[in-house]
Parts: sequence; structure tokens; C-alpha cells
Amino acid sequence: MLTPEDWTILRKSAILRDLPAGDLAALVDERSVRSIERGQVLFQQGDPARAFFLVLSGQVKLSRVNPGGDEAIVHIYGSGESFAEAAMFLGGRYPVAAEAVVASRVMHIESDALRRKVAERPEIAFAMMASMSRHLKVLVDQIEKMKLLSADQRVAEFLLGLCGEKTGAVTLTLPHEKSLIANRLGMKPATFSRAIARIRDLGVDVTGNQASIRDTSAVLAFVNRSAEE
Amino acid sequence: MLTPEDWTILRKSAILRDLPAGDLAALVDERSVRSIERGQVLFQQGDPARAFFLVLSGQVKLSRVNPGGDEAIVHIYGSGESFAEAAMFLGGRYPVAAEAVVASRVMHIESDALRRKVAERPEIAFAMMASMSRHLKVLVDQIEKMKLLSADQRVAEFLLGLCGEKTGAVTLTLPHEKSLIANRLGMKPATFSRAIARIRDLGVDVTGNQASIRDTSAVLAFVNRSAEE
DNA sequence: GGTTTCACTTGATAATAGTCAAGCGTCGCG
DNA sequence: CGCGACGCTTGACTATTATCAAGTGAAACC
Repeated sequence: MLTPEDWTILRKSAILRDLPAGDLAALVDERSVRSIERGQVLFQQGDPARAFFLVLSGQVKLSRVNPGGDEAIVHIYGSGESFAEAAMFLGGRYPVAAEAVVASRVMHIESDALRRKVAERPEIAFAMMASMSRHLKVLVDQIEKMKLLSADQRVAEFLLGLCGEKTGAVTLTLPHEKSLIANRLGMKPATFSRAIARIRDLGVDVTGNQASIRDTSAVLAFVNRSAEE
Repeated sequence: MLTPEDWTILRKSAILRDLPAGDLAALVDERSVRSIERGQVLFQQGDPARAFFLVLSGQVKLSRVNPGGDEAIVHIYGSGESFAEAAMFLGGRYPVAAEAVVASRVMHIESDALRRKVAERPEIAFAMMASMSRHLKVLVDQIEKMKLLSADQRVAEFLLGLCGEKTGAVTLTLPHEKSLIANRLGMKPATFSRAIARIRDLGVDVTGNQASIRDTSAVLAFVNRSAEE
């Protein structure tokens, strides 16, 4: 059940890569892996937080639902990324729900086992802190964008993020359904759709799940433009 | 320069409380404390992150400024709270700027010294992770609120948060200027002002920096009401 | 004491995003 | 093949929030 590719992902993951192979094997085994269908829930908001998770393949979304049923996606994690360390760490309840957005394979690591390992190998603590720090930064970024950028700019910024290091003319594939991206960016699908239509004249084209950018620098300039100019 | 009250704050702070007194003394001394005026900057966005901070008294705001000059306040920390652990930990640059919003006294703890202490006493790592976990949760809360609540609801929710455990009829003092609160809640001062006027009939009154709530449960019901009902 | 400054409020108006609903294309399925 | 289901787009309209600007009151300063 744990393929060689899985082990590669584990060894490369930010949170476990500092663990010697033997310790890693002691922490995880076949039973730690769960295959989940699209739409299946890994844990509900409010469940006791006893483990954290690492995505081996697929995509898992973390979201919060308010009493009225509206959903806010906090983040979507892909292969090699870990989530819920913080909740597991505080030992209370998960403040979000986790649900697979495509068929996925997810490994879970129990709080107790991990705590024992950390006590015995402090370097793991550094890796965990680094991982949590990155999550913090991602959230700070998200807050800033929500407050400072218009819907059009958030969409443009999102596409730039997908480009990674590439600049100039770039073509790319959207990582998931547009309605999910819209929620992630804090807007409605209809607004997302219109935003794409509006940034078309920046040299951005999105057809189906394929996107192309004529020149990343033009898009970057648009994102950095503040409201009053 | 370090008063007995300061030591009490240090010993109670989430991040240092697990440190034995001797180790604490080794980490901090009078030179670690800085008094800063209102408006004075502790560090700029982009400065190399070599330390994290703990507020002894006063208030410090963390904010991001985009190229156009618009500001997004990420959080405001008060006495006993620590910030920038994550940035210090990643060792890159501060992704935000820190500025005193009132005259404050702030202690800074150097990355190198702390790393040595953590290596030697892993339990500190747990305390740091707990602290970072709490910050993560705060940010997740904030994102959810920005996405799911209207301006009026965010203001109501903010006031409820100030009530703490108290329920029923509560009177309280706003922690800082309304324009700062407005920014923190992701809205303009004018919108904040109007929001307060609108929630007046929920039994909420704000005059100057004094606020009173006739019945917290009515306000809570308003916050939990989703858009479509 | 008077003036300046600053934070806040309020009004009129504009921009932005949400709502509701219809229509379109694709995919899967009986 | 034809039928739905679903995700996306688009249009018309509404609601919410921002913008600009004027005005108020209180503290601060000479």
C-alpha cells in the first residue's frame, strides 16, 4: 500500500524530511494510509484533533462552514503537503473540516506517536515549526490579499502564483474546479467568471482548465497597482 | 529596566512559561527591552528576521503595505503576547512591519540564542509550537470572518470578542482607535462608523471608546445569522 | 482663548460584488 | 441515443461597501 513514490514524497516532505529512515518507518506504516473518494470527509469541524495529515496524492480542502451553511475554504493541499499540525498540536478540536476534492491518498500520523518522537529527536520540532511557519505566512498573505486587492486582482494574482518561477509567456493548468478557486479567493463563481473575462485584455486567457498568460510582467503590474491610480 | 511585573508577564507568556527561571534569565536581560513611542517602527516589512518579540506593555500592530500605500493590519498584539516567531524561525525576512500603536515596551529575543535553548531543552519547542498554533487559529478565524460575514456582523463579532467570557449585559472599552479597528476588520472607517449606527437596534451602543451591549445573546444571534435568511 | 489638528460621523454618489435566473456545453448513464 | 446532472457563463438587477467631501466636537498647542 505504500509505494516507492509514497516514500519519496514522505522523505521530501517539509515536516518529515529531517527524520532518519528508521524513525520514519516507526512512525508510519500501511495502516496510516487512507484512500478517500472525491467528496469524502477526512474529519469534521469539531472532531477531536488526534492526528495530522500528509497528502500522498490528490487534493484535500480545509474549510469552515458557518451555521447558515456558507462555506469558506481556508486552503487546498496537494501532494507532499501536510495540514492540521497546529490543531493536533493544541490537542483540542479541529477548527476546520477536511474533505477530498478529488480521489486522494492521505497519510495520518498520530499525535501521541509524534510527540514521543519529538521528545526523543528535537530536530523534528524544528521541521514542524518550519512547516507551521510556512502555513502562517500563507495565511497572512491570504488576509492581505482579501483586504487589499479587488476580485480581478486576486484572480490575476492566483494565476501568477500558479506560474511559480516562470516568467514571460506561460501556459498552465488550473489545479481544480473554478468554483473551488473562486471560494478560495473569497468570491462567488459568477464573480470569478466575470473577473476572468475582464482581465482578458491583460493577455490572460482561460479556456476550460487551461490558462495562458502572454506576459507575466503585465499581470504583475496589474496586481501591484493600488486602488487609487 | 525589567520590573517585577515584567517578569510576571514573561513567566506567564505562552511561549516562555515552560522555561525554568535560570534559563529564562539567560535568554533575556535589560538590554532586550526597548521602549518605543507611538508610531515608532520596530521592524520594517522586508527586514532580515533575526528575533521574535514579546509585548510587555502597550500595543504593537503588524501590518502589510502594498506598493500603492494601502495598509492591511494583520493583527494587534497586547501585553504578554508574542509575535514574529514564525518569521524568525524561517530565518528569512519579516513579511510584515511592526509598529507601536501606543507607547509600548517590547522585549526581543534573538533567533540564535533561542535556537540554542531549544536544542538543549526540547520542551520549549512544544511551547513555541503551541504559540504558533494559536496564531494559526487566529488567522484562520480571521479569514473565515472576512469571507463569510458582512461588515455589520464583523463589527458585532469584534465587540463580542472583547466581552470575553462575559454574557448578558456588558460594558467595555475599545482597545484602540476606531480607524485601527476598522482596518483590522477589513473595512474603511466610514463603513465602521455606519456599521455601529446600524447595529444600535441590537442593543449595542458605542460612544467614544466606551461600548455597551444590552444582551450578548442577541448580538451572537445576529453574527451567526447567515446571509440568506 | 483661540486656533489647529485629529478622529470620527454623515451625506451623496460611485464602484464593486452578490443574487437570481436563464442558457450552454460536456460528461456520464440508462 | 437522449436525458439529466453539473459546472460554467452571462444578463439584469440589487445590495454592500468605498469614495469624496463636508461638517462636528474634543483635545492639544501656542
